[in-house]
Amino acid sequence: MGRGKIEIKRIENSSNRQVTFSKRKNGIIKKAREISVLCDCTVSIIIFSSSGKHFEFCSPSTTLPALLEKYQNNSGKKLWDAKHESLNAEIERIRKENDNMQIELRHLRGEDINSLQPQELIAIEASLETGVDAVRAARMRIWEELKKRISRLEKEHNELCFKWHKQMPIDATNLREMDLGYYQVDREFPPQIPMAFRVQPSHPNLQDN
Amino acid sequence: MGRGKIEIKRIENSSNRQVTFSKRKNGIIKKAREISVLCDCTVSIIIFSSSGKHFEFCSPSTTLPALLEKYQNNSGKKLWDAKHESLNAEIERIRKENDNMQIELRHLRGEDINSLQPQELIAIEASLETGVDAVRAARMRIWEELKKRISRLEKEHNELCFKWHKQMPIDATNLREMDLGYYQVDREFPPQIPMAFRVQPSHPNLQDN
DNA sequence: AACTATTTATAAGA
DNA sequence: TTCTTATAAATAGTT
Repeated sequence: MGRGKIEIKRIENSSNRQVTFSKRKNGIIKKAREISVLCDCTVSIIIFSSSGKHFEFCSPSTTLPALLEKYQNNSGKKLWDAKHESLNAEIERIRKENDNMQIELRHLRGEDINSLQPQELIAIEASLETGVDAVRAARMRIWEELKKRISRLEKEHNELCFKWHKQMPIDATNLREMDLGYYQVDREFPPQIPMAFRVQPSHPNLQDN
Repeated sequence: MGRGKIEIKRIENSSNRQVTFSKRKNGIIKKAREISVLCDCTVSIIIFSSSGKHFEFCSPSTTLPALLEKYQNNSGKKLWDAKHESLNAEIERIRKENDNMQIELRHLRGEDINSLQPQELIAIEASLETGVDAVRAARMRIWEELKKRISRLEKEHNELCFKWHKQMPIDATNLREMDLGYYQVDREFPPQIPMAFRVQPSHPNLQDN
């Protein structure tokens, strides 16, 4: 329709194509609006121009998601279920991982172990012992570090006392009695920590040698 | 266009409406096909008739899911992400749970503990000790059970030997030498298990008393 | 489902 | 892009 008949094939002239696109797009959307009113039906149109711009029409009686949902149910075709399924699979996978870790954690806490085979118990015990060793070693390192700090501070303190007050240096034993006041100098290791180390039972290798 | 001009409002006559729907639907789809060829663009149309039947057109250069995906990305509108968001949130939640357990497991294995505070190390050590105690107790129970089985079978064996072969009963010490052959009678505790118990070092409370 | 009088869409030009 | 206009195409009402 127009001044001349045209063949239905790609319009090679770019600006002609652009003009025709604009006109016909408007025409289609007008038709869509008309049919939806005249015939009480629901229409959705999405158009992407060759330059990537999108245009759409959707009957005012619905929304695109609702219409697509209905389409999917009605046609049995999958619009986005593929994605949906991959997400579900991912959830499934992580949940399984989760459950396994949950079980492992329980076992390491000594829970739910009555149905285990001796081999499994042995493996768990070995893992626990490795863990205990590592944790004790870590605590030992912290303790040693703390001792070094204390002795360094003792030394500094004594030097200061001697220089400024012409007093005799106090010895380490006396210094340790000053616990609270002393540790307030350096809050990185709050007062309760050294106490906890001392009262912890059944760790002979943590006793101050 | 036609014999008379019509007003764009719902056609009340049902069969007229039906006919008009059919004609105009074909018209729109023809136009869609034409514009997609002429202008090298992508078009998707979904129409639901008032009776609920669906009709569709999609440019042959694409598929409906692909086009919708592109539309969603391009427009920023959500077609089905609402559904996906809840799944994504679930994944996020489980992953977090997962990470926490992963960290806890590492700590219980003595890994990644160098940055922990002494209080945390103490808590981990306590948990490990509880675990070790429980696992050892469980192994002890199994071992006791095994001993009971052995002595019951010893007794039965001796009785049978005495009854059927008029031989003297063999004693428990000899029986234990028969390890492999003996344990094959009952596969619940395969042969290597009692051996493992015996060679396991540094567990004095598991020695056979 | 055809027909056809008319309306509508639109190609080309400005 | 928009307007114009000749003409092609769509379609309302009819058969």
